Amino acid sequence: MDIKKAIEIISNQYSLLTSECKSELLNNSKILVLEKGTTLVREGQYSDKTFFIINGCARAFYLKDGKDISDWFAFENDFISSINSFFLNIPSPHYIELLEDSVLLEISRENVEKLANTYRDFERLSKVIVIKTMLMQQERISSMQFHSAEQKYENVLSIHPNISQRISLTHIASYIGITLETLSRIRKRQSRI
Amino acid sequence: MDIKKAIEIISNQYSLLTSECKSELLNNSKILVLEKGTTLVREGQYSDKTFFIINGCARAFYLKDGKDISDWFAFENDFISSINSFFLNIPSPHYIELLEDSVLLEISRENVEKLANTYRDFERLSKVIVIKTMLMQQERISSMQFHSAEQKYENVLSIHPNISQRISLTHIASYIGITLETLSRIRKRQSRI
DNA sequence: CGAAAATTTGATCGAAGTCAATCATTGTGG
DNA sequence: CCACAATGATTGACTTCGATCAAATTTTCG
Repeated sequence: MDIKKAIEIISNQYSLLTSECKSELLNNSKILVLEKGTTLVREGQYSDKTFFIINGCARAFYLKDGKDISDWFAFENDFISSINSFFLNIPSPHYIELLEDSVLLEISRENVEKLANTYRDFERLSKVIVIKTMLMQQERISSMQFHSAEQKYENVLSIHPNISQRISLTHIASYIGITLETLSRIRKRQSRI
Repeated sequence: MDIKKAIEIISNQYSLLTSECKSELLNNSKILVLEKGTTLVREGQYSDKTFFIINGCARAFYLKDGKDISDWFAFENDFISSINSFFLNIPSPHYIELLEDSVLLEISRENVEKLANTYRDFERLSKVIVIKTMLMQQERISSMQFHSAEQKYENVLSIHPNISQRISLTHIASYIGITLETLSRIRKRQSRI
């Protein structure tokens, strides 16, 4: 199966692992083949899992005054989890759902900790993932400060060039903090040029 | 000096350190006593230092089209650094300056790495700091999505109740992504109630 | 005390939100 | 496999919040 390939990608893309560590990671993770629409995490639920996306995509979202607001998209070779629940062991404010049929690697916090305590390079890997996430959020914060709706849309496009082929405009709009209608008008304006 | 007390606070507030590790941290960090207005990091500069604030406060900001935009405030017992430069070893997009006369603990990346490689609990500490930062940014992102200027101001106040006693309204306004004038009007409205 | 910086106040304008209706696409069950 | 819901996207009319520009006032500090 491509689980080995997935672990190879994690090692290369985030932080190199020894082959012993790679095979231990293999033993401590679970492969999931799930349909589009599956809910991985529900609001209020304790979730001690993190998911690596081998194939497909997922989003995290939360409800604010009943409105669905997307907070995070994850595609092939990305990790996604309810970071609040995973790291603080509190009920998740987020839902996480699959936007396509997907193949995932699931790793529990318990196993992450076990591996991190045993293998220096796994400890390092888990740190690198957190650092990368932090830096992406940093980027996202400044791309939201003092930018017009159009600039924010172009910013997402520069990070995920073909996001609109995979994610509905509704979700993209809430992700960048504008209404669906405004996004639709921006796209119309752009296509005219 | 209160440097020992500072290290005690770090240990208690972030992640517990053994006494051996604490004294090694002491040997590998430097105390700085600096005046208000001092620039710790300049845009474009490589900065491989992180600063723990024993006393005083600092802010990180960047220039967007010549406008000064605050990105981060740090007070007593907070860390501050140019995270891009520190973690990616790239030129800093930020300036960091002191907003008050301050006492700081300065630690270099080199020493952080050395200590993290030697002491498990220091490795853990550095991970905890990054995780906390990531979670704070997460919080900040959602407090910026779909909130009115007034809600954003109240959000900052709920995290830093007396921020307006220490930080100028100009800086607070840019931090939450609104203009100084709007913030002034919000405060007037609130004081009437 | 006086200059510079910070804040307040006012008037005006525009970007984007809201509400509402229509159009397009997708997917499901008969 | 088609029909028709259900969901997603577009378009329009209107409104509002907050930006901008400009000036006055207050505070800070050498």
